[in-house]
Amino acid sequence: MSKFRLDEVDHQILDMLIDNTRVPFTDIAKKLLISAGTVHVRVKKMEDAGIIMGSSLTLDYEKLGYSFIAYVGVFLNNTSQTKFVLERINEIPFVTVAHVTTGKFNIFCKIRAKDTKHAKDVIFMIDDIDGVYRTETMISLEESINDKKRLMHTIFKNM
Amino acid sequence: MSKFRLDEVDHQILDMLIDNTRVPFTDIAKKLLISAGTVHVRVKKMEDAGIIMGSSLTLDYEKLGYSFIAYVGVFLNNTSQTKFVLERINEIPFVTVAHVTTGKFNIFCKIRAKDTKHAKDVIFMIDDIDGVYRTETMISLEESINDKKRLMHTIFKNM
DNA sequence: CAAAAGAAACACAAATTATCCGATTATAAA
DNA sequence: TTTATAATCGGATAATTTGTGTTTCTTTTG
Repeated sequence: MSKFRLDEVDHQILDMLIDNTRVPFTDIAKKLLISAGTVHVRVKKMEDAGIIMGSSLTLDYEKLGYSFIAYVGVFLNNTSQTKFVLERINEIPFVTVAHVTTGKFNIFCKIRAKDTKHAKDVIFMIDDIDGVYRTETMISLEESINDKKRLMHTIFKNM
Repeated sequence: MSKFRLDEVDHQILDMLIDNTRVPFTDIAKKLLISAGTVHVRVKKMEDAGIIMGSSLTLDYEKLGYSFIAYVGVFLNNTSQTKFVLERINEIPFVTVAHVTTGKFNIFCKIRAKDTKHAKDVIFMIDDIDGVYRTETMISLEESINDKKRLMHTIFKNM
């Protein structure tokens, strides 16, 4: 909404928190040579501005038994069914990401499953949704880059 | 590595922390009717086991000026170039995710850019990498499901 | 340019929270 | 049952966050 410009200090605070949300404000303060109170105020400001939307854990899904990742492109019979199909897709817990896209597919999603058999079940669930014409699956052999957050916002300054 | 079985309490702790990593252990303890010390040792145990890999902020990239998301499929001249190309791709800050995939593309990645012009620049950067034959872009019109973490691990129990 | 107003940072205090540890209870093995 | 092992508790202590008044810096305005 309102123009909210982050300065160098804000960026560095974000960097440290993106790396580990539980790093004490006192540590951030020490590193940036400011007071812990200032860190507190700035973080609060970024939260209020909606720039920091929340925080979450990074879990090892392999260890949790989910080592299978695939991307599934969805073709619809008709674009008007997009909303309905998305709602059904959202009910499938193993679909972790979904986009409405231009190009080849109407909807494009990412699934995370235990194994190929489980993935097949999930894909069939998507296929079975009313309005889905067919799907096309791409299996991930390796998740090489995961979620490059730090670089994303840092470079913001230059580019 | 070692068999590590999460029980109901672990799951509920994870649920609360996935939702907000800064929720006090004392709050978790109160809600689950256990002591704060127990929460502490259980979280530590999950960290040591590598199930909790870390924590990160969720930022509003729209507010930060990055409202453009696209998926880019990459065709290579030769599969043997995969590693090299991935390294080059990793150097582009706006590529936030990359997978080696089966099917149509050799590499599949997600980019986040400021606008179409900026996205074009990023895609051209990928195109210009040695060994990249051509790319195919899918533009996201809407990020409908973002990163459904809670459901993922909760359902683990049943399915 | 100087004065005044507004915003940001600081230092410190108070409140909250994490962490540690011995005692106790629960669970599993012999 | 007895013993060994692991988990939990509860409270003491250390660390951290959060609020407050004051000071410093910036910006605006006359």
